[in-house]
Amino acid sequence: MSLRKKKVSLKDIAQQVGVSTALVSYVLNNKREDRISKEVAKKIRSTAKKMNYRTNQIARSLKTNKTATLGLIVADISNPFFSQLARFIEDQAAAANYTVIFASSDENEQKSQNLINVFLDRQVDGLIIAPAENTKPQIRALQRSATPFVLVDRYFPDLKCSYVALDNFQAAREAVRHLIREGNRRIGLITFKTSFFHINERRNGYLSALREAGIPINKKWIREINMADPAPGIKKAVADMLALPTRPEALFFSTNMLYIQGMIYLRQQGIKVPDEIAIVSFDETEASELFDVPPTYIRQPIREMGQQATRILIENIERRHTRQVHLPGELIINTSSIRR
Amino acid sequence: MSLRKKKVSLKDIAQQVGVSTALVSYVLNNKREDRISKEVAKKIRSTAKKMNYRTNQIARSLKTNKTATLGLIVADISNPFFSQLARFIEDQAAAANYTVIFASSDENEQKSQNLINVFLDRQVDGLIIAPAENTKPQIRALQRSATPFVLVDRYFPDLKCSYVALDNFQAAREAVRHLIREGNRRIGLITFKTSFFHINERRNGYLSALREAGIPINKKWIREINMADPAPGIKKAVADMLALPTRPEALFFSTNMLYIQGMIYLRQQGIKVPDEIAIVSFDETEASELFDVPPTYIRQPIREMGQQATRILIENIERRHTRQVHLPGELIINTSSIRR
DNA sequence: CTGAAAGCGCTTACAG
DNA sequence: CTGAAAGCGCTTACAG
Repeated sequence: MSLRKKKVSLKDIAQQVGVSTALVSYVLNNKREDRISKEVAKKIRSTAKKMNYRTNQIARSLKTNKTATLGLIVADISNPFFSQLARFIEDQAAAANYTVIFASSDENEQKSQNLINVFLDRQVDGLIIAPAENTKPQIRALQRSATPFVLVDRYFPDLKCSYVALDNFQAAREAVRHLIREGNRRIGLITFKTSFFHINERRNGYLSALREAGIPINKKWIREINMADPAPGIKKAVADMLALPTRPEALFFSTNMLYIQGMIYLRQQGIKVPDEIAIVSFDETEASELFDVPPTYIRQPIREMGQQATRILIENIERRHTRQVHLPGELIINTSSIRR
Repeated sequence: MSLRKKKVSLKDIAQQVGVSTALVSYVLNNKREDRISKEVAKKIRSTAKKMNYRTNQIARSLKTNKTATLGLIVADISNPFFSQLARFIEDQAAAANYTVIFASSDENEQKSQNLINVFLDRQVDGLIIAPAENTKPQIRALQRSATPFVLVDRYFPDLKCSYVALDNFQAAREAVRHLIREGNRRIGLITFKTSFFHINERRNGYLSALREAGIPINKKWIREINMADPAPGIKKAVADMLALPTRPEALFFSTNMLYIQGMIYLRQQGIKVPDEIAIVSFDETEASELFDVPPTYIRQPIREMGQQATRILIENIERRHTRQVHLPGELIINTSSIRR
């Protein structure tokens, strides 16, 4: 039966040593070092250690108005993209003595607003947010608050705030250009039906690559999946395209999730990739070296994204300014898009 | 240029309405409801809303000595096992109005101690820890502190504290029994060289399954990989076993990481799984339906682990008691272990 | 029904 | 070199 010990406070040390709490505070925070007698300082330090003193950050925060805490809101922390991002943010934050609180919005507007409120109530020094769909008003409201923030992964192009995001247009265009270079002209797109700017930029990149190659756009080769319940939609989209009289020779999936579901269906149907249909996808999948057909995909610079977002946020906390960063994607070429 | 607005406090509302801060506090916290005039309460609520009041949790925490915050320390939040665990913990915590702080120990003793200190300084109400190797003294010290905690995934069998963990012995024995039922008698084990109890329980399960089937233990079929730099060790271990005059017909990998690295090597060498060698592994891998050879593996009940750990911790915060939970693993049978 | 007052554990401008 | 004192924004036992 462990008994709850009362924690020792500055006052306890002050009493023990016979000085004021002020002096103890100064010594333990290494302030006014030159103006405090060595002996007293030494005595304070040693009894603090002996009494196992640990400063109460809550009390300090109340006084200093700083919590050394960053709030991170993503769609879902268990999504590998976001958990990797979280790790880089954690490390970068820790290097500057910040701790990270996290929460998942599940792409839900209501939940997102709620999480922002909870984090503001906790007086986080700043927020890193991968904003959910339709949360522009929430972000706009944040701009009017005192709390610095930076968006990651997604942003709203008409909102003048800090963000770090992939250049999705460029990345998608690169992916489709690659398919064209490999001799494909009938190229399908499977994407989400969404108002997300970053997703629609991927479609724009696709369209741009086709246009510059003089390939006419075929609406039947573009399918937009409902985000609410994607699995059946993906299956149907792929099936429909395969059933077309002139079916695509290649397919570009605009997200990793669409790609995985699509590939599972293609495999079930016994369609040979890349021989019958070439594939390019988005984002890395764990252990894809072990895939039947290792994928060609756009790799996002997650490390840079996390590090820069954190660095910019911490700069923001010290002095306000906005910074907008577009990071390039990298096309990783693999079996799924190369016919021999 | 957004200007930092001063946040509105209870005092501001009190002044505005012309009552004491005490009364405002009571109304906003729905206390003494019966003993406060309806009109005043209404007035307070409406001006609080009008002034956009949000309670400062830091100030409240200082007074109440509760932060409604749980600290989560895992080896690496970007590891899918831990990020999924984190998600279930987050949801369970949120349901009880707790927020989660997280950090990664990188299996590093020093870092682990540091994180525990940081979280205690922040006055977390409780801790959920997947303890790193050799951190038993740290956990023992925690027991003597005032802060409740529960271990997850790993634990120290001689420490009487709360934990939620897989029954690793049973799970591993099940895996190896399956290989034996499939007709394998020469079964190798690739595991880590470690003092981790949970990992060594997996070895014990392996040994037990062999013993009960009357299969003699062959030390050459058991390889322990150095955790510090596993990749080359795994490669060599697999290569060595394959080169043996009587080589194993089946291989049990005691962790997912060992399995992935091992499989990559087997694939490079053109070894056919399961025909030349059957494989069973630990933990789910993302999108393993797309693997050349979908794996047979032990699935851990991550959801239950996260939920129970959180529930037990929150119970602990309210009234002390220890609870120790062993969860069963489930064998998911797939191509990698079934020869036709 | 309502309020004055103390206090949580710190930090820091000010005075000596 | 050192300390008394105010105050951060809340909560709550107590008094009326």
